[in-house]
Formats: sequence, C-alpha cells, structure tokens
Amino acid sequence: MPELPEVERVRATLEPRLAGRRLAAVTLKRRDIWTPIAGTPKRPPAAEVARQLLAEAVVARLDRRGKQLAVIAEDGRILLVHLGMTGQFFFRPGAGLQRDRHVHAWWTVEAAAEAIGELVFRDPRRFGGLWSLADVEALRERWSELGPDGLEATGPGLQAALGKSKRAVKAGLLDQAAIAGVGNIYADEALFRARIDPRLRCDRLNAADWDRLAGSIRAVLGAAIEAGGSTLRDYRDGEGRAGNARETHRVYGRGGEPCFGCGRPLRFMKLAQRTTVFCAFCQGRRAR
DNA sequence: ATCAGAGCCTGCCAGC
DNA sequence: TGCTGGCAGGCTCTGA
Repeated sequence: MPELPEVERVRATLEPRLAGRRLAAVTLKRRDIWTPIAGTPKRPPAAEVARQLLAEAVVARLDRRGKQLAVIAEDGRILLVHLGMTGQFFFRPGAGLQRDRHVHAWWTVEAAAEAIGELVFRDPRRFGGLWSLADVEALRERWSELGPDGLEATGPGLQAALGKSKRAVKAGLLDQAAIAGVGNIYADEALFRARIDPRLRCDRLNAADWDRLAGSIRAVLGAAIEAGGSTLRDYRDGEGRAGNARETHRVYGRGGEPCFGCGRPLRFMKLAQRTTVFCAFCQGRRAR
C-alpha cells in the first residue's frame, strides 16, 4: 500500500540511479496500464508509444506530489507513475533479468552509452499505472487538482479544504484534493496521534483540532519515511528493498489489540469503505 | 453540490 | 490437500 512515505522512498532511492542517465529502450508489455498524452490517439503507433514513454530520454529528476511520482526528462517529456496498491517501480543492475507476468513495463538504463541496468514497473493488482504528459505545464495542471503535499499539511489549509464538509474526518483525509498522499494507514495513524475520532464530522472540528491533526499528519509521514516505508507485502523502494515502518504503526493492523495509550482493545470498523482502527477511549469525547 | 457506494484486480489466507 | 470465499485498498465512476 504505497502512500506518501513509500512513494517518497521510491523517489529518493531511484533518483540517484536515474538522474543524468538515458532510458534507452522501453518495453510496454501491457498497454492498458498506460495512458497516452491527453488529446493524442488512444492507440498510437509503436514509435510514438516509445517516445511518450521516454525512450531515448535523459532523466533530469524525479518529482513527487502526494502519491504521484513524475519522471522528468531533460527534453521536457514527463512520465507520471502511480503505484496504486501493489505497484513497484525500481532499478536493478544487469540485463535480461527475470520478469514475471506482473512486470508491465521496463526500460534499459544507460550510462555513457552503456547499459547498466533496468528500470522496472511491476504491479500485480494493476491499480497503479503510467501516464504520459506533454510537458511540465501539463504536470503543473495535473497536480493543481491535488491538495498540498501531506508533508506540508497545515491546520488552516486542512480547515479551508474540509472545514465545511459533512463527511467523516477520516473520509476527508483520504480525499487527495484536500491533502495529497494520506491513505488508509496514515489516516488512522494521524487521527490516533491527534486524538480525534475518525467518525467525527469534518465540520465539527475546530481550528485547534485541525492544527493538531496537521501536525500529526506531518509527524507520522515523516517518521514513516525515516523508517524506510511500510513493509506491507508488495512494497519495495527504488532499489527493491522492503521497509520497516510497520513497527511504527500504533493502530493500523492492530484491531482488537490493546491501545498503546490506555490498554483498552482497539476498535475496528468500516468507514468510508475502509477498514478503520481507532481507540474509542483515547480518540473519544474531546475535552473542550 | 456533495457524498456514499460499487467496481476494478490479484494474492493471500482462513475455513471447510 | 485442495478448493472457495472474503478481504485488502487507491481511485474513478455512478447515482442518490
């Protein structure tokens, strides 16, 4: 379940492997995981597919906003990557390596005109995908639909985006247009840390609540990045390594187990279609 | 205008 | 042992 911390780890580990290097050739095994540049043919000829997928491009840098990762080429071409639930995007040295049926795209990576390895996009469940964008302007436009990055969450920002909503606050946190990069795991973690009941309606939170929640979001995301990202099943960073942020989870995946705050069993329920774990006591009635 | 819910997809695991 | 069904969830679409 890559959320912001996992995607940031992928970005940070991949960038030094790719920056300044050429993505020589690309193979797209499954076309349906890729979306061409908006306004261009849905099924372009092979040469155009390759061009849009950065064939022969030299990578300038990797940017991230929320859970979205952008590979930016020196010539301005852009490939947007979303890992969905089970996506992996990683570099591995060597060539002709084993590929299973979940590897949907790969690139030959060259340094000084010599192949040094492969960049691989793998995604068993295929909730993720690749999007080609025409230029940085298109990327800017696309990312303008997202809220501020989770690492830059602020109380006033959250309140402006969600303060009038009647949704449960947990549902609000999952809304990428309000705050980008928070998924199910870190929504639960941040709410626990902020001692806010996930079922509480957004419009019932006051400025102090939003401030506390914003601080908790920044803290849990930052701690998870430090820990190397969650080691939930399919997650791998840009070099194929698992993370160990799971040890930092205080509520996620711990339904029924004792709350670290009060020792009472953590409750779990469905909220906004997601498994939600919280402490009805610690996150219960707020002192106001 | 909002928001809840279904559906996408596959691997894993509990239960029979 | 082998099968089945439920579950996991980010995001988009649909319909209330």
